[in-house]
Amino acid sequence: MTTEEAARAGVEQHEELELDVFARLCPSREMFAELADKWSMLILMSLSACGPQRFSELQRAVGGVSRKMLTQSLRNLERSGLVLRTVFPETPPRVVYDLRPLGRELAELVAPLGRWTERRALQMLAAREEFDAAHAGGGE
Amino acid sequence: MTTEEAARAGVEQHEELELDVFARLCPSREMFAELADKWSMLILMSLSACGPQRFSELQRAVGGVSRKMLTQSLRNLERSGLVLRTVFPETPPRVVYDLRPLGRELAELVAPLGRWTERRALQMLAAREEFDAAHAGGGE
DNA sequence: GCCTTCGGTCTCTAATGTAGACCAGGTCTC
DNA sequence: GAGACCTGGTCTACATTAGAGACCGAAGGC
Repeated sequence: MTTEEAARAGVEQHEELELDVFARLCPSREMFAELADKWSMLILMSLSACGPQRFSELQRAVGGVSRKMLTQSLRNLERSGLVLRTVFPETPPRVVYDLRPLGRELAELVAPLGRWTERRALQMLAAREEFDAAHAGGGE
Repeated sequence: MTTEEAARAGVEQHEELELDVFARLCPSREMFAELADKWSMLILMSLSACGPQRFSELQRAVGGVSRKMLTQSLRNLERSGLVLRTVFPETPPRVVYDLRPLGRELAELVAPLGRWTERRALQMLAAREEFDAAHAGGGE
């Protein structure tokens, strides 16, 4: 086996291991950067929790999201195969978004994150106040 | 403030601290917005995977992070009680960051997200190319 | 006619992220 | 002993991006 062949075999064997979210130029990092975003995550959580929803329903569900960011995040999720966009040619137009299998998979990992944050929010808030107080007292 | 938001805020005040990441005004949403960020998540993942690390080690581990963002994210994590910052008064200075119990808890939820992204990155990339091709063809 | 609905897009401005210089202050080299 | 490191930041410009709100087209109601 030549060095070349060995290298190729190695690449095939460790194909998954080559992807590294910590590496700046890795495709998986690019994907991670898009998914590790509050709007994308909240959208996935909403679709996971409430099922298929229209654009305006999502906007209501995800409090504070602008139409622009909602559109942008949904496009990204759709483009990456996580979300399915269905247009009904009616007037006024009706567009329904739903999770695809890949998106459902991710949503099941993201949902616990939201629940954890709700559970621990007060604790973190308390820690902040303590930190700020200690810092203000120590700084003066 | 819309009527809807006011109603939601009211509910939050009267019901035993109903925290909701979907509500724009909720403290848990504020926390979520800070944690649902690529740098914060990568930092947590690195500390979880490699143990306590110095500032410069973290900067090397989390590829592409600027000193500014690393400092900012670490400060937030520290302030919220997720990360412990220890300064050793040597020269050159040595500062070590480590997970606190709360941060370790969160890191265990975040790590699977990174692994999932690495596992599915190629699939998502393929979906993108398909989407882009279909869109270019359909758009013309 | 004029207004409303829906799912966007466009524009303008405010905020945020990035790159890179700078800093203290002690050690190491020459 | 002058200079060139080293660390863990901060500060300053610049580029990118998020947010607010106007606009849009086609159908339907008043």
